[in-house]
Amino acid sequence: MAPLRVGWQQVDTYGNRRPTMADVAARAGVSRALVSIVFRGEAGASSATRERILRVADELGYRPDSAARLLARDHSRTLGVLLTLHQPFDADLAEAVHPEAEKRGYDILLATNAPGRSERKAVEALLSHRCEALILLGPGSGSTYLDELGRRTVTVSVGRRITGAHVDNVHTAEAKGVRQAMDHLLGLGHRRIVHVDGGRDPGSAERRRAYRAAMRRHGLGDEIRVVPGRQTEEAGAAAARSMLAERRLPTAVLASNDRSALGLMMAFARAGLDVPGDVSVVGYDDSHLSHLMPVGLTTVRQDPARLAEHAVRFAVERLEGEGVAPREAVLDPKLVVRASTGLPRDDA
Amino acid sequence: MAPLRVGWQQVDTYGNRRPTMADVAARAGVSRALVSIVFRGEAGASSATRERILRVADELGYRPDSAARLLARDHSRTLGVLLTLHQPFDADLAEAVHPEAEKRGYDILLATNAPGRSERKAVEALLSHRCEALILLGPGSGSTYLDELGRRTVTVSVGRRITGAHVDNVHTAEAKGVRQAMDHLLGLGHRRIVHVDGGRDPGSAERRRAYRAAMRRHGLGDEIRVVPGRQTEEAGAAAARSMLAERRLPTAVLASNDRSALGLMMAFARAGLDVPGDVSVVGYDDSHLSHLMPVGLTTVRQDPARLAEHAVRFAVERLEGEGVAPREAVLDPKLVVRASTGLPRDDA
DNA sequence: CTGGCCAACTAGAGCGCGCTAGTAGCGTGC
DNA sequence: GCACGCTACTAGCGCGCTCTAGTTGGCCAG
Repeated sequence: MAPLRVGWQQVDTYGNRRPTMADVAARAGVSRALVSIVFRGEAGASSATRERILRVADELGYRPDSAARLLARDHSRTLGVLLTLHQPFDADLAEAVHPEAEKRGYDILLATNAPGRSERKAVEALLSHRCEALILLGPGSGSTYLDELGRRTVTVSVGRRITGAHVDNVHTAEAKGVRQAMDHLLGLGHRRIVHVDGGRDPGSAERRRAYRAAMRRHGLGDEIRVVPGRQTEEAGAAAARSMLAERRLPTAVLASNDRSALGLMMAFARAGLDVPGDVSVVGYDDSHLSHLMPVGLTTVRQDPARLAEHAVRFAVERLEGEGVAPREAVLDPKLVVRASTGLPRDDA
Repeated sequence: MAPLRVGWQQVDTYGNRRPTMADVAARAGVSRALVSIVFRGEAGASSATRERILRVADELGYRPDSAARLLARDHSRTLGVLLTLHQPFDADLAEAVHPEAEKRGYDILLATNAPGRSERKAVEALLSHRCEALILLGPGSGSTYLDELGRRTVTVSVGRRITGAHVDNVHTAEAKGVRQAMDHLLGLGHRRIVHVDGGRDPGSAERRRAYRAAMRRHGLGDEIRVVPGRQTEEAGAAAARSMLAERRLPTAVLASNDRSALGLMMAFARAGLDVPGDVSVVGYDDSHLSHLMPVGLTTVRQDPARLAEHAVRFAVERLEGEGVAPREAVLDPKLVVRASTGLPRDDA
C-alpha cells in the first residue's frame, strides 16, 4: 500500500491548502502544462483560454510557488544581492538594481552582512536559494575567496575593485574623483590637507592612494597625513577629535565618504570650529544628506543608478552569453562643489 | 521511450553539476535518507557515519538546496521580513531580527518596498518563497489588506500599530514617549511647541495624537500647531524652512523622528539659528546619529533589539502553538535628554 | 532457541512546478 | 486525395529534497 503523507503543507490560518497549478487546471478544464504556459507568458495558448485560466487562477487566489519554480527551472533567473543594511549608499544601489533586473526578467534575492553575520554566510544563503549570479555591494571578503566564488558562480563586485579574482568589477574611477577634489582644494590654496581614511571599507584603498599621489604630484609629499578611520559618522567624528586633540588642525580634510565627512563636520561644529572658515571638508558619494547639511557638503558624486545598471548587465550577459569573461566598468565621478570648501584660514 | 532532459541545471562556470544529496550518499556508501537525517541534525545515524557523511559532503562541496528543501518540507521554517531600505531604524530592526530567528531555528528572507515597488509586490514575493510568517517593519498598507493577509498568514506589524486587523502588533508606547518629551519641554517653560508631523509614516499618527493631547492637557489647545511632513531629513528641512518663511518660529519643535529632527536642525543652522538657544528640538528613535550631532539630540529611545525579539517570538509562537490569537506588545520608550533642548528664548 | 526490542539504516512517494516530446485538429496547396 | 505545416493542447518525467513506513542485524531475556 502506498504510504500516506500526513502533514499537509502550506496551509493558511483556516487550514486551507494553498492552491496549485493542478487546482487551476482542473477548475479551468485544461492540463497543468497549459496553465504553466500561461503563467510563464509563453506562446501556445489561445487568448480565450489564456483569459479563462487567469480568471480561474484569480478566483482561487493562486500564486506561483517560487520554491517549486526554482527547483524545476533550468535557470533560476534570480540574482542574489549582498548588501550592508547600514550603508545608505548600498540602499541606493540595491534600490537601483531592482528595476534593472526586472527589466531583464530576473528576480532579486537580498542578503545582508552585519556585525555577527559573516559575508560568507550571506553568500551561502543566496547560493542555496539557487541564485545564478551574485551582485556584491562593497564586498569585504578577500580576493582569494572571491576568486573561488567567481569561478563557481557569476559574480559582480560593485564599489570595490577586486584585482586578480574571476569577478566582474563595477566602480567609479576613485582616483579621478579624488584628483578632482584635490585639485579643487589645492586650487583654493590649501596645502595642509589631511585624508581621513576609510580603513577596509569599499573604495578606501583607492581613495587613499589617489590622495597620496595628488599630494606628491604637487610637491607636498611631506604634508601627507592619513588619519585612520572607517566609512561611518562615528569614525569621522573620532578622527576630528583626534586631530583637535593633537592640535594639528589641517586647513582641509578629504574624507573617505560622506558619512565620515558628516561625522567630521559634526565634531568640528561641536568644537566651535567653522566649516569652511577654519577648515574645509570634502566628502565622497553625494548622499542625499550632502545638500541638506547646514553647510552644503562639497563631495564627489557616484551615480548609483548607473553602477547598478552596469552590474546587472554584466551579470546577465555573462549568464546568457557563453563563456564571456569577467569585465570591468569604471564610471566617471563628478565633483560637486558646495559650501563646505573655501579658502584656507589666514594663519596657515 | 523516456523523454530525455537536455538542459542540465545549476552548473558552475566549469560546467560541473552542483553536488546533491545523492552524490554525497553514493560517495559515502549510504542512502540519501541518511544524508538527509544528518543534515537535518536528527537522531538516527551513528556518530561514525555522521562524521563520514559530513566529511564526504565537505569534500564534494555539497550545500543543501534551499529551494528543494522549501518544497519538500511540511514547514518552511522561514520568516519573511519586509523593510524600507532607506529607513535606518528598519535596518536596526532587521539586523536584530536575524539572530533572534536563528536562535529559534528559523531562516529569514528579506524583501523591500521602495518608490516604484509596492509593498504588496514585496509581500507576494515573500509568500511565493513559502515564508510561513511575515514580519512587516512599519507597513504602509491599509488595515483591510493587512487583515486579509493576516488571515492567510501569520503576520506581525512592527513599529506601526494596526487596529482591527488579524495581525500581531509590536511597537513602543508612542503616547508615553511623546508625553515624556512634552513634559520635558513644558517643564523647561516652553509653550509654543510645534509638532512636525510624519505624515503616513509608521508611528506618526500616534505621535501626532499624543502631542495634541499633551498640549490640551496643559491648557495649550490654542497653541497646537502641526506642520505636515514625513520621516525624512528632507521633510524636516522643508518644515523648518516653511516655519521660517512664515516668521512664526516656535520655541520648541517636536519632530516625528530623528531623521526629521536632523533635517530641522540642519535647516535651522543654515538660517543662522541656534539650537537650543533660539529653538529647542526633540526627535524620536535615538538613532546612532543623535549623539553625534553638533548639538546632541534630545530624543525618545526605542529599543530595536527588544522590538525584534517580540516580533519573532510572536510569529514563532503563533506558528507553533495551535490557534494562538494575535497579540500586542507595547514596549516602554525612554526620553534621552541631550543638548538640543533648553530654556525658551527670552522674546517668547 | 525463540521472541522482542532497539538502534541504524533504506525505499520510495511526493512537494509544485518546467520542459520535452508528442498528439489532435484544421486549413492549404497541388 | 494526400502530404504538409501550423496552432492549441497534453502526458509525464524530473528538479533535490523531506518524511513515513518500513527492513536489518545485534543483543538480551526467558
